[in-house]
Amino acid sequence: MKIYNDKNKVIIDGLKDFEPKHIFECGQCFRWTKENDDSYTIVAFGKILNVKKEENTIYFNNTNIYDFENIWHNYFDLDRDYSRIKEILRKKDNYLDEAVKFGYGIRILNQDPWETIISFIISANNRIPMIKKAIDNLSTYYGEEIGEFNGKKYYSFPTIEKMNSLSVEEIEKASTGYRATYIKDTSYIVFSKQINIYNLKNVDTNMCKSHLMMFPGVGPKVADCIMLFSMQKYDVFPVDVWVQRVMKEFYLNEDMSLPKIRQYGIEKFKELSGFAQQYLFYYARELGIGTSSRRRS
DNA sequence: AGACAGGTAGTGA
DNA sequence: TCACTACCTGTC
Repeated sequence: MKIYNDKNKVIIDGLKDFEPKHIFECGQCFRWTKENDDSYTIVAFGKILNVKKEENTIYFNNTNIYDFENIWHNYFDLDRDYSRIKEILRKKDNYLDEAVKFGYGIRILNQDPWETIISFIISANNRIPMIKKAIDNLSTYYGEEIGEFNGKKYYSFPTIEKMNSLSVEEIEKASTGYRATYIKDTSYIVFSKQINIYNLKNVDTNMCKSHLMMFPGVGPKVADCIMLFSMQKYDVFPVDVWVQRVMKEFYLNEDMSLPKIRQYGIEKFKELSGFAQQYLFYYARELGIGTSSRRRS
């Protein structure tokens, strides 16, 4: 693997297990735009980054080596050996083998806990385009303008202080629907430090989860997602409708309850549960597993 | 028009 | 524990 520091960009040759489409379209992140050249523009930690893959080369555009090392290296989880994880999972059974081969370039991002908590509260009983829209609206209305890329202005995610200062009506304006009150009340709990969300990653998974579920709008599934995508908890197995479908298709009988499926996943995949879930989710959703109509490829 | 979507909270057994 | 239901919003 070779890193080149170019003007306003960082280029990496030979970075394995890295496919922008897989990373951004596997349901873990909502703040990305797919550009006409198939690159992805994302906003995280108050910065705009454009990622493009060509052959064996990844272009990290609109950034510099300083931000790359301080922000994006960790954001993309570059210190983790995904080849080894994939190898272990593929040996489990033929289904995992297929799913891992399909989503070969998935990496689990290390996102900001605050933004992840609010984003996944919005995700409950909601569709991805709507979730993206609501988060984008919140940022445009109540975040800070952080720059322009490809002729489009970008805004940072609203701070804890800002979100706490908003009325329910103002939050509703961003198309958050009935989740606006959840967001309002959660923001206050975070703002008043009744729960320190930046310390939660340091307690064990069960404790972490029970704390997260004190937030209104955060149930078992949303808590699992928050832990997996922003708190480096990988012994979780978030079960949404797609994971439910794929698990029933591959492993289980029809009448197994959500908590049982979650438990089954954790027992089967152990400390790699979160990774397994991502490969299975991406596979199920892209292929429309368990539904009558197959989705676009 | 009515169902449905990447769940949660509230209620009642 | 478990079953059941309402729920913003936008699209099919």
